[in-house]
Amino acid sequence: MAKKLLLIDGNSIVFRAFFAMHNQIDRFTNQDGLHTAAIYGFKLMLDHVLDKFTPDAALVAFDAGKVTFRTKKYADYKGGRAKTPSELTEQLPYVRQLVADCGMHSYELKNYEADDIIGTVAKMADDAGYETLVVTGDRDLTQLATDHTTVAVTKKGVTQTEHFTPAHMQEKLGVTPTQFIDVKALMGDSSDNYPGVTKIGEKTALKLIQEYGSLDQMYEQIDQMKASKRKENLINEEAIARKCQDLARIRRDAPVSVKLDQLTYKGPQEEKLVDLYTQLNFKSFLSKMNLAPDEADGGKEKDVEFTTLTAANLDDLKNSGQELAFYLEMPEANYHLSPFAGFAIGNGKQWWASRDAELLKQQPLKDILSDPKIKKDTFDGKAQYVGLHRMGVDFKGLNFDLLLASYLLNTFDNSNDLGQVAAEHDYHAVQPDEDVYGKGKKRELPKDDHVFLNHLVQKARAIWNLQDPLKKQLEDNEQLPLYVDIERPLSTVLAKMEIAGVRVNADTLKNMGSKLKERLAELEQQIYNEAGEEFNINSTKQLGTILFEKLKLPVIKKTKTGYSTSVEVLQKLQGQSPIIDDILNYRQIAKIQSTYITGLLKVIHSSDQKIHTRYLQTLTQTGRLSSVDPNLQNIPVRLEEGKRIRQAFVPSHPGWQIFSSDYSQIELRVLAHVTHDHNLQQDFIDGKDIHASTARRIFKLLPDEKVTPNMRRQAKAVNFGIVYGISDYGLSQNIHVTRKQAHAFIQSYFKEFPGVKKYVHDIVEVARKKGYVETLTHRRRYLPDIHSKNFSRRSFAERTAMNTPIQGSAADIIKIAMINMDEALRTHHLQAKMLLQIHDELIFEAPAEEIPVLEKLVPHIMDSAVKLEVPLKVDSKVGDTWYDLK
DNA sequence: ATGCTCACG
DNA sequence: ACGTACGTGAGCATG
Repeated sequence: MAKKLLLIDGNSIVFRAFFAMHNQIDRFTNQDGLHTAAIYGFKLMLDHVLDKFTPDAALVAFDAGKVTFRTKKYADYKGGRAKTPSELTEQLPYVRQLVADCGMHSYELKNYEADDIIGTVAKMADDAGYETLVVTGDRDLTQLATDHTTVAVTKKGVTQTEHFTPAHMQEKLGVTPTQFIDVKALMGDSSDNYPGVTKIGEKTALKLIQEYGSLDQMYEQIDQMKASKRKENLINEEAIARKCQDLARIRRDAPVSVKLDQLTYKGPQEEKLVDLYTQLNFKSFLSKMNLAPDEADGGKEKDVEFTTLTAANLDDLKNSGQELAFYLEMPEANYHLSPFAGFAIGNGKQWWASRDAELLKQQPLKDILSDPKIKKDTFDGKAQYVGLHRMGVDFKGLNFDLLLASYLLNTFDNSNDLGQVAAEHDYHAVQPDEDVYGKGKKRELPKDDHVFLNHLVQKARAIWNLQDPLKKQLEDNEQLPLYVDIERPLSTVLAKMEIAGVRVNADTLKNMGSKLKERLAELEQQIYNEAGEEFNINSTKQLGTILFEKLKLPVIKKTKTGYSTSVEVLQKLQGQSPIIDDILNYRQIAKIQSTYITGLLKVIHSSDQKIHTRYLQTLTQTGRLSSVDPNLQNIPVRLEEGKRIRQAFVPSHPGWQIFSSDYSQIELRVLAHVTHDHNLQQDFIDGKDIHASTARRIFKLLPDEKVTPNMRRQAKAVNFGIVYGISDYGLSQNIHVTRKQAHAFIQSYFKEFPGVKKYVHDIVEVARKKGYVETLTHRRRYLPDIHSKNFSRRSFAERTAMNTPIQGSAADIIKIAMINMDEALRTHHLQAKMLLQIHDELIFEAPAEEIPVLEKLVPHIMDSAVKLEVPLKVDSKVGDTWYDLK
């Protein structure tokens, strides 16, 4: 196999690391006030690339100084650059030290830049038959890509890179690596202070080089170019282009003195690294070294002491204390059905584990788990509750839930894998399941008892050890009440809803299915007739070919892989060919058939004729729930044909009914609350039709003028837009008006609702300053992209800053209502069961005689969940099936 | 695994 | 100029 060489553009990566972590600059200083963020980022990159690439040889190239052959030749080169901040320069010596301690060579060469060293060594490596990876933060280096040299350019942060091969460049830019030099010649590089030809940016430069093949060939044929301002510029500024070409070309023949065989990668020198990390105060890297599974040990977890439980020694647990970490392993994601693989339990001093989950049904284990006075610490308490319930054990005394706590601290830490979550908190003694069990087809629990049980004990220990630091962080964030009073009790409420399940009549679905099957067959034939051939209608690719090539219909929109055939596009084509209506119909019915008929039939449990969904409590970035296996939060309702699916959702006992209550306009009411906007609040206090009164205000209607349905529709879209974090473009797309008109609507809205305008401005400021936004209950969402240089990412973060407190606070409110509702059903001794939550709606089943009670109780619980500056409104419906609610 | 499409709030 | 409405999950085709 070819030898692998790693070449790192040292200065450019350090720069990237420094600026990538710039918003956290104060978090990274050592005892002496030395800034360390760039060193830290550099090391992150190093670990990442060493893990992925595993080189045989490595070299980190650095710039030697300010003076190079380029600056000598062209005085302005890199002129006007801001001075490198001292916070960065002070870190450079440590980076070099780090490189050395990691067992890698570094090199610099007087008069040359790091680029030229890399270009030259990469050429040597190509000639010697190496596979080379260049890592850089500078896109200019993509000109070095060859069949054996790949150039990885950092994209976001320092560990995410884009790999440029000649093929990738051809696909993305349409030029070869060598041609890219000429592209740079035309477009220039403002950061290096060479501007290129006037009025030519990347797009035009690419086009010209694609067309002519090279800079030289373009100038040879320039007379034939049709007259234009651009042609004039090209002719007048040929000297500039030639100069830029010279500057942009990385040298491949620099007088480097190193030989490839001197670059062998030796691997890290642990002792030296420990010293350096100590000096730099890199606790996480240190703890990784001390705790992490030893690579030399085949990646096995460190052994911990534990006792294997059997029926004979169960009594050991009798005096195990008032607080225990407990973890029941269910290897399949769907814990309603997963087998039980084993469990671990312990109190910080002693640990026990077993493969035999049957032991959980026996004393004293059963008593410990169902004793509310003995605190239990675990991971994903909801899953544990459901699993134990399946064994007839009532899980009580939930104290610390590692998964929930981690999610509240940072919504990105939502992995369902304990090892990964622990690693997010710098705890590395437990491996991710993937590393222990394998993945995909090869996934299998370890046959070796010790390996498996040791892993479970490590999980329980991680839970135990992370409790204090995580609770401390929750407290620091003012999130302890959110955890203790909302999310933790909610997990149990959700577990009970999942266990209750919802009865679905399979025969009803099957009957619908056979009717739909006939209609699909008819439509299919009709479409084949109209197309003149048979094809797979479900394939967007084949459908695109038929519509836009064979039938020559106009192309409305393209996706990155071909023609778009979305509803939006098809609707614009309606009337141009009868095939369009048939396709729309086909799509609608096919969706119902596959997702809702066959899809739901597959997940009805044969034991009780019910569907038991799972709510994901730690997934969404806003605090909403989501629902999987199946998703019961997107059962059709908007169109009659789909809505009929709801006829199959029925009560589980004769004489019972389905009952539902939903919040009316909860997000706009939350908006009125958080913005304190007087007009918006007044409209809600007066009980107005909010979209109509918004229309009245933004269209400046006189008291005797009527709101037309179209005005109301547009005002409704504006209201939605405000909640989503408005942009004129988005609004214009939604209501099919020009961007200008949309802009005018927004201006008019802000004038009428100045409180909202102020909020929109202020919340983005808050996000910029703190790095996160919060809901009513201090639920947090971090928005690192708020500082992004990329317009699109930054804009997205800004819209998110506006939307998250609204959507998230609405989620908070219904969660509080659910906890209170669960309690109220108990205290009122009702048989009614809460079954589903659909973001602003709660669905129950209940005996008919309890319906009058629910009609009072549920709205009361829901509208009094929190006290806002505007009233909350709740509407209720009841019926014999979910479809029949009235 | 990824993209497209479409179901919901 | 950039390129978007916010939050989700599932089925299907395709590489």
